[in-house]
Amino acid sequence: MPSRQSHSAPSTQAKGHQTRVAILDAALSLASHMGLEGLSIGALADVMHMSKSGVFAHFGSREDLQIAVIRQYHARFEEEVFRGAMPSERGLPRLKDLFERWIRRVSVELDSGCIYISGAVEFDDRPGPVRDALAEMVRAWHGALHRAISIAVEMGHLRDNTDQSQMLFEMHGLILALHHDSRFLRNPGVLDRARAGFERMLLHYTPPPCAATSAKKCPLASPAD
Amino acid sequence: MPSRQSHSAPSTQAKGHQTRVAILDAALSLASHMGLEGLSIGALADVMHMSKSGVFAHFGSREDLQIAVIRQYHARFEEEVFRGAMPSERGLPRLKDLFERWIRRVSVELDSGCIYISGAVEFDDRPGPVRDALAEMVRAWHGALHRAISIAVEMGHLRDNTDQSQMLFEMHGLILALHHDSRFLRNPGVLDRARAGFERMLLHYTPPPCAATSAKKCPLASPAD
DNA sequence: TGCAAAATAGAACGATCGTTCGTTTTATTC
DNA sequence: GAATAAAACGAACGATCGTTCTATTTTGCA
Repeated sequence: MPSRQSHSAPSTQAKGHQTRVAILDAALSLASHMGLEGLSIGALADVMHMSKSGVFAHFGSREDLQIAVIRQYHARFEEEVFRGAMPSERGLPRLKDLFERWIRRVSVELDSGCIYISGAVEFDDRPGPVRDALAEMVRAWHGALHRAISIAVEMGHLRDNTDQSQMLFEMHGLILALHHDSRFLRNPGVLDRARAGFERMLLHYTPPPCAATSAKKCPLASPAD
Repeated sequence: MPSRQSHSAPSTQAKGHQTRVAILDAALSLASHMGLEGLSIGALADVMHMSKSGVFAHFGSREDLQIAVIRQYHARFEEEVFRGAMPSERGLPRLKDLFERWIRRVSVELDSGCIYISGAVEFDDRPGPVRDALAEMVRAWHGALHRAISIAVEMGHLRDNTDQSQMLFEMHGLILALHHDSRFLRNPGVLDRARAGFERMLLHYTPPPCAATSAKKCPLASPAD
C-alpha cells in the first residue's frame, strides 16, 4: 500500500494522526461494549467531543472504521497475549502462558469484551470486507497457537500422537465458554473452570512422566513473527 | 384496549393468532441470520407481505417481539433436543443423545444459527427484559443438562467424584467452538471435532470398566486410544 | 345477512443512521 | 507574518428505524 489516501498513511509529521489514534482508542472501547455493528459514528463523535463529520473524515467509511478497529484490537491482542508470552520457555511453559494470558484477555476482569468473539457472531452470516478482516485476524491467532502447540510436541512436552488441531479446538472452546459464562451469565469463579479444563486437557495430551524419553529435539523455526 | 393480554393469549378461535405464529416463524428465521438486534419489523413485514403496522400490531413493541422470538426458539429447542432425547435410556445414553442433538442444532447443517449463542453475545452488555428472558432460557437448558449429568452420576455411568458443573462448562465449550468454527470460519469436519472432544471428556469422567471400586483419587487411566 | 370486533393497511412522526458538501478553523511551511 | 495545506465543523440529505394514528378491510358470530 504505497499511498492510497490520507486514511491509511501515518504521515509522520501529521497532527491529525494522533487524533486518529485517539478516535480509534475510543472506538475500540465502544465496540467492545456495543459490538462492531453497534459502533456508531455519532456516539463516537460524542465521546470524542467532536463533530460527526470530523470523526468521519479520518476514515473513508464506516466499514473502514470497523476494519481499523479490528486491526487495532489485533495489535493489542498480539502485544498483550502473544508477545507477552514470548519470554516464556519454548514448549509447554509458553503454551501455558499463552492460555493464561488469553483467559485474562477474555474474562470480565477487563472492562472490554473480545471483539474476535463478538465479531464472529455478528458477521458469521454477513459476507464482506469486515468479515474478511476479522477472519484473517482470528486465523492468524489460531495459527500462532497451532505453532506453539507444535513446538510443545516437538520438544516432547506433549504426546507425539497429539491431534494438534483438536487440541486447539478444545482450547478455543474453553475460552468461548469462559467468555459466555463470564460476560453473559456473570457466573463467578468461571476463570478457574477454564483453567481446570485446560489442566484436564494437559493430563490427556502430556506423556506419562516416567516415560520422558524423547528429550529436546532440534528446534524448528521460531514461532515469533 | 380492555384486555391487555391480547398479545399473549392464544384465544382459541382467533384467526389472527395463526398469522402471529407465521410471523413468529419468519421472525425466528430472520433473527437466526441477522441476530436479535438485526431483526427489524420492516424486513419482517417484507417477508410476510404485510404492512409494518400490521406486523407490529401483533406485538406490543419490538422488545416484546424479540422476547417472543426467544420463547419460540426455546420451544423448538426444547422439543428437538430435550424432548427428543427423553426416549433414550436414563444416564449416559441420554446424556450422549442430548449432546448429539445439541451439536446438530448448532452446526451449519441447519440453515439457522443458535439464538442462545448469538443473543448471549449481543446482550452481554445490555441489561433489560430481552437479556433477562434470554438468560432465563439458557439457564433452564443448562439446568436440564445438569440434571442429565446428575442422573448419569447416580446410575454409576459417570464417576462419583465428577465435578458436574465443570463437565457442563466443558460441554458448553465444545458447542461454542463448534458454532464458531462452523458458522464463522466455515471449517469443515468440525462436527467430528466436537464429538471427539466429548468422547475424550467421557474417557475422563467415566469410571474404568474393570475396577470400579477404586476409592482413591483416580489416576486417569488410559488416556491414549 | 347484518354487525361488531378484530385484523390489516397506509401515512406520517421523530429519531438516528452514514454520508456529502461547503465553510471555517487550525496547523505547517516558506 | 503570509501563504498553503490539513483538519474540524455545521448543516443538510436520504434512508431506515420503531411507533402512533386513523381508515379500511376482513373475520366471526347472531
